[in-house]
Amino acid sequence: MARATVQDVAKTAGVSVGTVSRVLNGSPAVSTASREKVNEAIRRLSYRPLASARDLRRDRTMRVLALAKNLESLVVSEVFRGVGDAAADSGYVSLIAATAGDLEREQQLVDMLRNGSVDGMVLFSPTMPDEDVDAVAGQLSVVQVCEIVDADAAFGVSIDDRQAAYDMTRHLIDTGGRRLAMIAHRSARSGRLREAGFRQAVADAGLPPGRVLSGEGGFGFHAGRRLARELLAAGDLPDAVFCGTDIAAAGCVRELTDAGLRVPHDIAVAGFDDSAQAEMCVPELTTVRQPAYEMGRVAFAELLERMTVPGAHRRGRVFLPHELVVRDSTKG
Amino acid sequence: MARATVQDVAKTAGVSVGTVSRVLNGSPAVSTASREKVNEAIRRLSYRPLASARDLRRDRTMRVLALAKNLESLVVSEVFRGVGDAAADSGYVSLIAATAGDLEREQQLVDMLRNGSVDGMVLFSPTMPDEDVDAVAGQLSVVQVCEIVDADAAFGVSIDDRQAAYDMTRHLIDTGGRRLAMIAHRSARSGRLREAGFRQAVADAGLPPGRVLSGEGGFGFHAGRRLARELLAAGDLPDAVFCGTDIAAAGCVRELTDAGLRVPHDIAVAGFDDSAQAEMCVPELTTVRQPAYEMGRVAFAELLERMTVPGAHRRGRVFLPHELVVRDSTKG
DNA sequence: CAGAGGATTGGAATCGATTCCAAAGATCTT
DNA sequence: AAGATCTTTGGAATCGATTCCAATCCTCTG
Repeated sequence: MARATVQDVAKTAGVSVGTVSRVLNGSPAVSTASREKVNEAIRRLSYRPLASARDLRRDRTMRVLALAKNLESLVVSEVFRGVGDAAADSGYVSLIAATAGDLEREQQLVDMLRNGSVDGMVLFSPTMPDEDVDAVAGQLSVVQVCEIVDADAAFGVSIDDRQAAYDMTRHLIDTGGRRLAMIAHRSARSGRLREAGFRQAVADAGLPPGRVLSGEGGFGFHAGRRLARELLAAGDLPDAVFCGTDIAAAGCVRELTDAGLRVPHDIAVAGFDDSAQAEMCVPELTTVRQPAYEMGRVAFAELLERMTVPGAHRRGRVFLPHELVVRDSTKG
Repeated sequence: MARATVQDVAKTAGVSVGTVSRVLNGSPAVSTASREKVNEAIRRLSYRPLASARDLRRDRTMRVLALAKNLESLVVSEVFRGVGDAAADSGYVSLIAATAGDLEREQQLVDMLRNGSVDGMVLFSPTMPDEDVDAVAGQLSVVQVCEIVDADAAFGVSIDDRQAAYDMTRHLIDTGGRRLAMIAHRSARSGRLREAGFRQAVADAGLPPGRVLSGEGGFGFHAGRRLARELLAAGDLPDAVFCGTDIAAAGCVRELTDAGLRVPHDIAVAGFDDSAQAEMCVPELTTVRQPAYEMGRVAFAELLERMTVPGAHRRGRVFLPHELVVRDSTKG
């Protein structure tokens, strides 16, 4: 029993293929009688229009692809949930793919946009060089989110990482921090921006520039621990540490606690992202919340515009507001 | 500048469309001269074969879809990483979609299999009723993973959750546990199996049946805390608690610790899944590791067989070996 | 050097759904 | 009741890549 086609449905229903197609697409130019016959035939044959044939004729797929290196982070999955919901509201399906930081895999997925497998793409953390992002975004419907490349043609949605880090550093200073340090992730764009915000805030407060430790290759719990250990080993302990992510902050807190220090009494620690881990840490982490879900929704809205109004390629970026979440790891 | 077609390439290269297509598909029946002319034309026009046209003609897409409720869990993302890698090895692209437990969304995504948007599907935790899974799996290329529905036609890859829970419970008993309790998640299939394994192990050891608390609606950190609080409130404290997931175990440990109990000295706690949180917890969690990546690879291998050998619809399920990871939250 | 056999090529048919155009049918007007 | 208008319908053309068949071009063999 091969797949039924529009021809089969037409024959079964005793009408022409044109009429079947009109029923499928909700055209009003069909009599009630025909519509019912067609629907009955569709049911009997359990017919589904073949996607590739439809896409070919219509020249669009109603699918978008969201790309990230990996998916286990709460920010990524919330952003993509936002994209997915917004897409669904507009009749699109949003698919997700993880590149694992593999350039070749990423190229292959971007090719899905070039070859019309999907109509648009949301780019979370591209591995390819900036100029490639620019080239792709110049021709195709692409919107960046969170980890945004500086590209002329590209458009992106994110928080102001620099300002958010500035604000958090300011909070550390306002609550008594004088010797600040940062555990940064320079390998990520957002990490570099957060570092810049940290440095600026320290400088603006007239404090001596704090030590900045950067995790090379990985920035997880263990990196946080290792860098905290370095901090301890270096002596001249800071009284506040700003970590580029909550996971690293959790590692940092753990290492400091194991060394007998009390957080925040002896040393304050702040994270970033308001991950699930922020609440699971002891003490619970002060952190910066990104409106991840909303960012996803906004990203899709922009993407939709690019997909449907091909001329309207807005450039630049949109910043959504971040929020300081003060918990127990810093002095309230 | 509209998209170039195979016709344009043929014209530019001064050959026929047949030859262009042969070059595109690596057919040996092309002279070196023609091949070079075609490749040159492809480069000049930056031509990409349109996916929908190709898919229509070939009657397959070389794409598979992996479905789960949500993606932030390490198990899901590792499974899907395995699927993705195995797919790439066979020239397939694997896409991911999250249903958020929304039945309508899930139906829409399953429709992508029915309408030929993808060639196969990996189902992690279906929301639809078992008989629907059965119906879909009976006709289409579907493989289940981890959260496996009992369906005649369906095929699935998982660990033996029941046995794994049995083994972990046995470990709790072997290390001195006599009054056992479980924090379970009955809303998930795997949760029910783990509960059954727990009960069996307790019974086999001749111990009194332990108290089992089940989290309704959500089974995260907070649910773990709440259920641990219930345990405390009930008095007659157990000396070992088996939690259905690491996240719940982390919540449980936190609540017990806050109540002044020492883990594992006063009460042992075990988790399940070997999530990232298992190592971040204080004390680090004893847990069960699932070979998630490998499960993804095996799932794709099975899927490939279903996609390419349509007759060979293997039923039943494959169990992959689990592993007890003993850390500090139980008495070594 | 004729002819067999192989290598290469061109081009039409095909996949299945949509859409446009012309025609047929229905309804209304006067 | 004829003509005008509106509704509904059938069917061919179309989207772009692949593939099969027949035709052409080589290269050897004897």
